[in-house]
Amino acid sequence: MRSHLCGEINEELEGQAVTLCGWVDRRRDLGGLIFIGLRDNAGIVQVVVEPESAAFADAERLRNEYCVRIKGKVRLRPESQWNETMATGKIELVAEEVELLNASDPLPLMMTDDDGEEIRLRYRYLDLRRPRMQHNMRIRSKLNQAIHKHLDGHGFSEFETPILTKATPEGARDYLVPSRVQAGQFYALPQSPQLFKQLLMMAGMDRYYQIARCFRDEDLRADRQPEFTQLDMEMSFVDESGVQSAAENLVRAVFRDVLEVELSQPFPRMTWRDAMEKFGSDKPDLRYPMSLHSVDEHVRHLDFKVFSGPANNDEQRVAVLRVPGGAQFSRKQIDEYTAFVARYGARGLAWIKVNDLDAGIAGLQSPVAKFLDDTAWSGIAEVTGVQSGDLLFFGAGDWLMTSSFMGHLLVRCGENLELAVDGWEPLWITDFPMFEWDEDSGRFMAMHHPFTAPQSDSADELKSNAASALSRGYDIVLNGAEIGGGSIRIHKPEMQQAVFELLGIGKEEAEAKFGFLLDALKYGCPPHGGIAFGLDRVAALMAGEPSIRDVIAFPKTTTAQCPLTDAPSPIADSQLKELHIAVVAKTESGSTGSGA
RNA sequence: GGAGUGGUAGUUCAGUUGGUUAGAAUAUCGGCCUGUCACGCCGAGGGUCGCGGGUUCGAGUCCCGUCCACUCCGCCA
Repeated sequence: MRSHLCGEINEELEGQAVTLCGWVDRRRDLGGLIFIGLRDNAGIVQVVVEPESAAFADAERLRNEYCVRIKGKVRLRPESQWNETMATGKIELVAEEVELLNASDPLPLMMTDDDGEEIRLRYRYLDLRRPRMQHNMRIRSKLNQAIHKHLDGHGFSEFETPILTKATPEGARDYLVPSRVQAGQFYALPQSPQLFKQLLMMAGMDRYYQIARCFRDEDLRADRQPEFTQLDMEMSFVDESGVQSAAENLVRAVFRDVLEVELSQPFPRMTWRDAMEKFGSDKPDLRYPMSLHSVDEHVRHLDFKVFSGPANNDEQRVAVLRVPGGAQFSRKQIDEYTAFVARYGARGLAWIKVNDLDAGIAGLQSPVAKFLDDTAWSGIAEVTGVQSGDLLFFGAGDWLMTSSFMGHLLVRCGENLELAVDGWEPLWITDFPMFEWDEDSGRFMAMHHPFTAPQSDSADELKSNAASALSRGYDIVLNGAEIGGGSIRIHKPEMQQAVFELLGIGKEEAEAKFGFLLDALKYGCPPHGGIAFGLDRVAALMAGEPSIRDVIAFPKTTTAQCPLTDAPSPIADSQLKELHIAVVAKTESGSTGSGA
């Protein structure tokens, strides 16, 4: 029925009859003519209805956002009408027939970037009509297509895995689904297809991928939704380099197809330890030409305990960030940075303004300058490469916490001073610690997940150095965002058993929760590994959006609600009864609270 | 669980030290304009000031609670 999209109408079609369907973007009557801006997902075309036209009576009834079909002839607009600000191009459609397909109430939002988040989600189907959202959703579609095209061409097969599956003790909170048939029992929605893809390797499926929806019942962020989409991949008979090169090739192909961007080859690699040391982050944003500097050896001898204490402690550090041009910061700005790092546990932030580098300590402006001596300062100045007009921020204390808050500070300063260079900076982070010690529960937690292989050769070796053991995991980072992570998996039952033990998962519990996996490992499981990408984040980066909400058609709010459908919502008592569920608490609005 | 910012016409916002009838822009409706495109001009209608309580002669404004939106910490193997 529809022969053209608005965006397809061009000068080559001059004189031809076409049919367009779309929405009335605006209507203006002037000079006895009716002008209609007709919009579809591909663009806007100006339609002219002349007074003697048979379409005139119908056109007079049109209002904004009415859905119409218009038949007419393409005409080049008179050159005298061309100007810089034309929104609809140099082509117009002279209407011969206007068919009103559906009327529209006045819109409840402005349909601009100024609309608030809540109203946009409440009327998401209107928000999505906007060119920006049309663009974002189509980027996402192209991304999916590029992935299928590349992986299908490289020996990968797509397999589906269950959505109704088994609750796991580790990891995020599960979304649970009650079983009607098995009273009092629950399925969990998958946090990721992790175990199923490993089982597929054991099943000889060799190269697997899936664009999989995953569910985690944790608090939301701009880059975290309760349901999100992973590109999940797994390969047999590979090591780290096998997975990484497959993943890199995919990312390069996808950026080429979708954005016509050529990424570096190979992607640079950095160990987790180096990333934390130099950038204070496990996802460094290499677009910022800044890094952290360790000055422990230069401040070790000082009387100033704030510096000398951490400098002489192996588990602590003194880290410096050089802010180019930062000497201009006002006291108020510095206070804001101090408050900013306090969010990450920093108890203070020392600073030095370098007004005149050549003047030595006399050229410094700082509350801590009086604690420095010439040896310390010349060492600091050399390591940081500081120039007159710069500012140095000092963080001191626990190695991980200090690195981390200084890393956040680096990004914040880089953002505020707009120091980021244009472009795409992919990066692999490798050699993660195997475990993190958790003070609250007094036990190790898996840094990646419990199925990640250690670099240790044997279970005994791992047990003997668990606190310092490194894993065979890797993350892929793009412009400071973690877009994917994976690992070589454990493929031997005794190693898997050892990791469970170190994580405090007893034999019995391991058997109950993961017995099927331990069983499967016994039957000649091939070495295997893989990676999973957060596709929402990739799409958001590609679309230039700061929040993944803007690349998800129907996202949820920070309280995990959907303003459009009003989910979640209470259910009928009869339905609860059928599911063998009694709700303990109800909120004022009647929606179900906790308890089952 | 915690911190911050915000909630006032359909929408986006302004609203001073608490003080008469709560404003603007835009959208809507009506009128004008002989090629408009962020058109322009004139006019009209449109408000439980998120909700509940308190202080006060008087609350959009101050206090307490609560809900919602967003950002962040915790959390997210």
